[in-house]
Amino acid sequence: MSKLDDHALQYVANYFKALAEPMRLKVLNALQDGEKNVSQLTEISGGTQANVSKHLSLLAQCGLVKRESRGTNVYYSIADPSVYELCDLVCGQIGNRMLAEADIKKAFTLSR
Amino acid sequence: MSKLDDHALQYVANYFKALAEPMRLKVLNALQDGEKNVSQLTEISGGTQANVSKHLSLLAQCGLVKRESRGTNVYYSIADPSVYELCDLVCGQIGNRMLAEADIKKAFTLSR
DNA sequence: TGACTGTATAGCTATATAGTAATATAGTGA
DNA sequence: TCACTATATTACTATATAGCTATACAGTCA
Repeated sequence: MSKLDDHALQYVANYFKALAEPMRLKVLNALQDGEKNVSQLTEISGGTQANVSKHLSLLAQCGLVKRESRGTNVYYSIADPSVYELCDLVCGQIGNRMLAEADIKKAFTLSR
Repeated sequence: MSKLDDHALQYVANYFKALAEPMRLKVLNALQDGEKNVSQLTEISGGTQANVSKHLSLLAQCGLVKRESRGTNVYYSIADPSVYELCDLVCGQIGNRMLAEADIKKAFTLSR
């Protein structure tokens, strides 16, 4: 991550931006155990069809998911599984932070 | 990254959102080789002092950087180095994608 | 104390985008 | 062809936020 020019920074930022939305994370999460079509993802995510479709096209545009239409259905799947590494890393960091905060809270409670 | 509730998803999304901004990536990049104060980061990033300060406080709030004031200066440093793992992962994926696109482009060029 | 420096914040504008409802498009089968 | 289903898109509203300028605040030194 050294000497990145502005263009590259923008690119990386866009990638993170794609992951910076709960609904999209939910969709990616749902795709962990294999491809799903839009209707399935709509039901799983609890969103509207239009909204899910929009998020999917954004994810596809960012190269995070693959699109394959079969009949009237369109099946989406994870394009690069390493996206889950990212999420796991973040979840790990957040987990640690929450533990740390819990410790602080505990220490604070004990100290009075 | 399985069975994350909505609250956790929002948390993860917020984390990614902190990284979804070129200026913040630039700041994090600048902090790779050690702590820097606001003035230094302002100069390195090429932004205004107010803007850099705002980004820094957001990064601190997300737990990505640590804040330490010394005299009239405030020094920021990376709170969790694993953020660079994230960036490297993303850069790797983007690199691969760019290579793939280049290949496609080349194949396309050759085929006509 | 007052002048100065470094940092943070408030108020503002412009832009991006999440979500919705309505509509368009594409594929299938009668 | 028409009716039907699945998906995408359009037009819109509401919200969030990046960046700016001006200002406030805090620490240091005379």
